[in-house]
Amino acid sequence: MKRAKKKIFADFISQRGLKSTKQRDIILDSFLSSDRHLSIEELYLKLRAKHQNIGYATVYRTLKLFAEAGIAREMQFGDGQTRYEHVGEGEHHDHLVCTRCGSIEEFENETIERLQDEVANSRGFLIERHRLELYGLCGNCRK
Amino acid sequence: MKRAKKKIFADFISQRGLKSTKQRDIILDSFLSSDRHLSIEELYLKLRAKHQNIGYATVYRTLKLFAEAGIAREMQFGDGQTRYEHVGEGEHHDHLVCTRCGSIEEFENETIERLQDEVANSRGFLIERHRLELYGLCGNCRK
DNA sequence: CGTTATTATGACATCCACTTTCAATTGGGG
DNA sequence: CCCCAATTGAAAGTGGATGTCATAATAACG
Repeated sequence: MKRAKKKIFADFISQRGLKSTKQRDIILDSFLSSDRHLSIEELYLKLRAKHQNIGYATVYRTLKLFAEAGIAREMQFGDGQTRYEHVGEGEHHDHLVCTRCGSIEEFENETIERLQDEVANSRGFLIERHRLELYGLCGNCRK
Repeated sequence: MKRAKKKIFADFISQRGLKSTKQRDIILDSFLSSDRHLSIEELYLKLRAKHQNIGYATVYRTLKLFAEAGIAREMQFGDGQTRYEHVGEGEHHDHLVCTRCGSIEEFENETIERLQDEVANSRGFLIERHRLELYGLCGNCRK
């Protein structure tokens, strides 16, 4: 899985005539072994702990590259920060966002997806993508 | 409808010991007679056309007040601007956002809402609110 | 292996959409 | 009317994202 994504990114890099660098390797490693839904800042700080020589701008640009390469996706959860989540093959999921502790869980529901298509069709609307987020209290925070 | 919301806002104002001002009346009028989903900037520019003496900060603060009073709701559609939509009594709806022309349509679907509750329940999650947005091409832009 | 043409990096500057500050103004209870 | 708290608008401040640019590093080529 991590290996597959590294391969995808390596191919992307060479196809575009870009260069493979220490920083990109380090950032990719860190991203892949991280909790999902990291913000630029969070990943930057995490990296900073081990590698004092990586700049914020590089993390920012590299995450954009991951998104272009198709191994990450930009997300907004309304906390003012852009977050990047891992993307699997054609996989899609929605989110449960805890308004107290900020944790983010994922879920999938075929039926909801199908109903969305029905709504769109009945309006002559063509869906490219969607977002569904449920905000509230997670199991832990309810106790 | 407009009358009802003016009443709600007037009550809110007096309950909180705030003051009724020319600016607030003008902004509320303009907001209520506007297309839904306006950004601060859009409303500000619209107002500016008739009233040179209304500042951006006042529009900003007044829209926040509308949200607190329960007659408006802040929304983010990923275009970098916060938008305010009208809120009816306990009403809820989701959105179809056109990625070409930016138009925003609304829809409601009881079944989807119910399925969301089921998903949340099965995880021990307590939903406070949710957002569901379908992005794609509207009927007009598909032609 | 050196050379060289690019691409990448990182510190810093800039942008942008708010958000706050503050002195001047205004509403409205007494 | 008066006075004080609330309001306003211009301007300054914020925070995250994005752009700039001189320096460093990569990789293709002799």
